[in-house]
Amino acid sequence: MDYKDLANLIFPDVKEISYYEEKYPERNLPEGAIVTRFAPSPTGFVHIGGLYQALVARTVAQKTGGVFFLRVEDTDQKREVENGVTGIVNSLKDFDMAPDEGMISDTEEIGNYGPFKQSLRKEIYQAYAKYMIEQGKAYPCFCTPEDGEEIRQKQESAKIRPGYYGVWAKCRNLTVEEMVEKIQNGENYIIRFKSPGREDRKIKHKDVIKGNVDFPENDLDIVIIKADGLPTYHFAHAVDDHLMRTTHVIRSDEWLSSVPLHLQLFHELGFKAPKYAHISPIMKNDNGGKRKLSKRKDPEAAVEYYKQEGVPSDAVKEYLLNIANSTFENWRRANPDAKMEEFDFQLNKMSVSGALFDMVKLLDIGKTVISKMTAEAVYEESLEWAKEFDTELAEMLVDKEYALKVFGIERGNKKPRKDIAKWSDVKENIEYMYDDKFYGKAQEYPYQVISDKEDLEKIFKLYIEKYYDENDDKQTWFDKIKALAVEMGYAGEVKEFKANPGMYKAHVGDVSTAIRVGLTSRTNTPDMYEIMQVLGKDRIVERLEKAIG
RNA sequence: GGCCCCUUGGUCAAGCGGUUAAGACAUCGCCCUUUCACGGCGGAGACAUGGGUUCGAUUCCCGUAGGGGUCACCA
Repeated sequence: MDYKDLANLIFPDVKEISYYEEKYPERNLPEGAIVTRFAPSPTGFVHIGGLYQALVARTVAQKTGGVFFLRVEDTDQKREVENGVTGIVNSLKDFDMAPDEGMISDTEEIGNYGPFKQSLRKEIYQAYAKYMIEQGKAYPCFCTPEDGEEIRQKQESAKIRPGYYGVWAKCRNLTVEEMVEKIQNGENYIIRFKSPGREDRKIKHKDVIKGNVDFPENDLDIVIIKADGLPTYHFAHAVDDHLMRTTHVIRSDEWLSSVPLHLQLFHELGFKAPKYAHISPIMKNDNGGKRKLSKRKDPEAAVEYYKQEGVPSDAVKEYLLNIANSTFENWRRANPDAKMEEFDFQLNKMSVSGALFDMVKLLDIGKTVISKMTAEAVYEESLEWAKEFDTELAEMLVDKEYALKVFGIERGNKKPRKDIAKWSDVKENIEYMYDDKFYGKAQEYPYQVISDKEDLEKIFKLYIEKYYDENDDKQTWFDKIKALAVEMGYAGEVKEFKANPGMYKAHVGDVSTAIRVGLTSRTNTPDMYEIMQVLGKDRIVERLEKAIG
């Protein structure tokens, strides 16, 4: 009886690892190409931190002519959620970040290095586990979860380091005969890695982001195959990233402390270890303290949130890129119209500490992104958003020709308007351009300086009857408002008024504000001339007459 | 608690032994202006702390404090 017999007893039907080594050869890519991945578990929605990792991974892969793939880590059936994979795939699509390889729907995938769903790779992991057992580098462990609990408690009360290692690793030193006998007696078991590490020795690791980090060696005999036959994260990571020929493992920094284990696993498996880049999490300010953005407490932790709110996906990506490489915003200022893909992203320039999520800044980027869009694009995107999240707005947008005029107001010039940060802002910013919404709302006219009803009536009447002409150009139009102001006893120039406030009731700005409020029931709007162009004479007259009544 | 990482204005951060310590968001003021945004100009605002090393530390070393991560048959 030897390890080989033991291995055959445990995994009689799996293939030799050479089969897989040949099936998934080294990739033929240009020098320096980075192969990396996004490897979430389908436990619900995609976290903003996950999107951040994916964006970084995809960016470096793209930049180097490498590969970005999506692997689903569903080895824990207990945590699995219905439609989890679909949710991930769709979220990536929403941000225009579909992977080069891997899952593209719940059941479909692309690329030659699959399957990309771990639950479908069971026999692959088992082949490698068998190989490890043959080598005497892994062994069956018959300890029950209760045994494990007992060990842990003993260690805790004795105040020594918890875990399955050294003298605590009871099954580690069983003879092959004993193991075989237990198996033949039908005892349950799992497979553990036989760690060659020693806690009193250090290993050096150079992380692409964190830099040099020293750790004690791993000496824990961690589980590699669970009772359900599926691998644990660690083992799946080693096998998959080797077989998928990953060059860079870009993942959340909660994994940093597992690096000694992972390096050891790669080494014992005879694999070349990938480079690691551990990304700091995105944090949130919580009563003065910092904590990770939490799925349960923070709606903005889910990428769905941004879709629902209508934050443009480009704004989210630019914001994230900004956190990732702060030189991005300088680059963006120098290259306002360049595609963000052109930015020279540097993995090793990423911050080693976690950034606080700044919604205000995100929305500021949203404003800029939207301000640069054409009326047509604004129309299309807000309509798409509205169809899903705001049917009232979608109805307003049915008349495309008119909507385009509304969105065209103060758009396309050198200093475009920046009043929309997200699509959910659109409705309130255009409502007054729609008669049914304008009249439908309880009419309130927040007049400012000029609030005397008689004066207002006179201004409106005079304006409609004497001054307003829809064919006027902007200069003439405003000259006429000045003339109106003067006729009514207001200063035609603001400066005149300021110089001699006592001589006038108020100034032309106040007159135009009165007209603005009468026309839109708002004190602040985009350029009134442009608004009036869109409204047209009949509606202007009607609105001002109703404002009087 | 053990191990590991981090600490520049309110926030994101540049800087890597000698700088008037950048920039962006936010904030305040002024200008532009028919409103509000935009834009322009300007202001306020920071190297956690104590020791070293050095001619000289925000930059290097050690300690302290604070923050974060991790110690599962979860990922």
